[in-house]
Amino acid sequence: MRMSKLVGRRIKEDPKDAVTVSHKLLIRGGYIRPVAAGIYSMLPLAKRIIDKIEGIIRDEMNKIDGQEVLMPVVLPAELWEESGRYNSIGQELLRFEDRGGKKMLLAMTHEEAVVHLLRTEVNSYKQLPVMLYQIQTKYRDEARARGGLIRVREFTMKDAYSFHQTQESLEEYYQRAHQAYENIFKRIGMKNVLSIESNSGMMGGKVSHEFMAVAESGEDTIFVSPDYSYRANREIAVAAWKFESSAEVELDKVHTPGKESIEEVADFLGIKAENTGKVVFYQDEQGKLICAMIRGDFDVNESKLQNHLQVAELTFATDEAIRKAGCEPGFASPMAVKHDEIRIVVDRSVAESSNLVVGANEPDYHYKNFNFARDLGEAEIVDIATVRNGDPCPLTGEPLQELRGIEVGNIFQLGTKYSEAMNCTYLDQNGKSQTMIMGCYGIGVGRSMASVIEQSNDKWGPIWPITIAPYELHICALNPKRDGVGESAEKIYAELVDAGIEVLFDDRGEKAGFMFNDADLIGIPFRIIISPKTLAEGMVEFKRRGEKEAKLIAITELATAVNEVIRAEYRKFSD
RNA sequence: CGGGGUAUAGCGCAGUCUGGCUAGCGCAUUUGGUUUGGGACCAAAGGGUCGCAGGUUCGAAUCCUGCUACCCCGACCA
Repeated sequence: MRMSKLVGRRIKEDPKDAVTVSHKLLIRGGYIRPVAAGIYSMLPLAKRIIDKIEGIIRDEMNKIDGQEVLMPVVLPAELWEESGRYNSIGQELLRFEDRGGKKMLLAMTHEEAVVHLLRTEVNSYKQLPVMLYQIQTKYRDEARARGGLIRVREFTMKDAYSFHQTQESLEEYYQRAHQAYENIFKRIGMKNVLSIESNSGMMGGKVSHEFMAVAESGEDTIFVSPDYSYRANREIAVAAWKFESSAEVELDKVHTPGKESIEEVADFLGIKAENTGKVVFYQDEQGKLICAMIRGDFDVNESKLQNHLQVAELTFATDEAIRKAGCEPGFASPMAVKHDEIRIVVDRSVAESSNLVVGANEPDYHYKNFNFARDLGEAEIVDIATVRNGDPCPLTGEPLQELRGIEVGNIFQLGTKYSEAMNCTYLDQNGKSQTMIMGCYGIGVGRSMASVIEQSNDKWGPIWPITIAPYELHICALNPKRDGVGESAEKIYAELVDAGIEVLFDDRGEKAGFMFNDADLIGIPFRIIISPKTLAEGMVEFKRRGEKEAKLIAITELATAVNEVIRAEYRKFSD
């Protein structure tokens, strides 16, 4: 490919609103262009990268016996009504009507569609287990797209679905899928990706893992132990907290004028936040109040609480609703909460501590020396605490480290949630109808590309791993009008293309600095510089992206030498 | 959905407060010339519904009202 014809201009300045490195570089390098919020066009360079990522994914999916299919983006609502998700999913599901008034939707995931397909095509235990996958467009009407390709509304995803007779078969396959994912991320050159325990959320099912590309710009918070033996999303992360109790002291009402927050109260009374307890009120989707109590130095982990309560939605209760329940916002006391009307969930940090300062349920007053067993007694004791940086690891006891991650893939053991609701059955060895057990496995393709940049760049641009680089080699012809440089460059270009190398040839005759800067933004791992300086001796310069030192190679040996280096580079990413 | 911000040439911005002649600057683009190892220089040229609609005014990019789009923080997120 000639640079003079390549569509996608490079831009000198950072785009005004971009925050993440990948967003800036994808725009500046001419890889992507925004069309609407969270909706992008892919230009030739990005398209080539994406094709390569997809090729690697395809290869690994095929290796674990996947069969590629292609399902529609537009689905009839009735399919999603069958699974119940048409109504249970919020506005991120884009619903619309066709001209006949039939309810349709843009698929954000394909469990329903794949079950629809499979339940008529697979009816016998002899056909199981089976895995279908596709690489296809998804649409999610995100409330807020952000970070370039990190969070978008329309994107390409590889989604795979496996079907099994038994849980054991699912678990065995899940392990294979896990390994395939590790292979994929290694092969696309993602340097730092962790599989972590995650929250299963709306997908249903119990066991799930997220593959997190560790990056500052990540939207998820994850916790890892120093040896990485423990890795979990903050949504479900636990820690080996130890709580200390001491001899119980009598309740004592104290005046705390205007001190509402934990910091204010603790400051005022000259105690630490860990000697206080706080009460947080939530409402579920029906508006029912839930009272969560936790030690003052912790935050309630809403995912944990939600999982425990088995509710789809939790919001903070309004002051009005809290007052209606007979409590005083800011000074709420768990003792005033009516047990029979309001569900009380108490974190272990409160249940196992003693003599805490809590609200007295009237303005400007708190109680000292609250003791859970004595003063509240009956409540559900659950871990609803959010892990903090440095909290002790549940496995090793070492301090947990907080990291940010971009979720580039996930794998779920779905169980029978969809197959049961949608009657996806097969006949077993005894001729009896059985429900299939499912797993599902996703990878965000564009997000993976952005994540590779996040982990592999310098101030000049991305540094693509050879496995997904848009081209393998970048040729810069300096001063092409001089001393036959142009002619030699053309010859070398043709020869290297003939040798099977993917070459991007900068034939524009720009100034050296200009070309080098463009080349850096394109981030191809290897570069050849043809110039009058070395051409006289029959040599060209060869260098790796990001390195200062160039090596001289004789033109006569160029194709062989370059091919050798490139093949060696590929081997670094194979398993 | 809540909070904040922005909208003027392909990109980045000035001009708006305090209304006034032909709406500017840098980059990019085209042409000619000089250059050529990390974003060159000179000269010329093309490119604008000043986000949209309405209003005030002799006169609106500028003031007023409404709307829309985009970005950031939060909520949400298989």
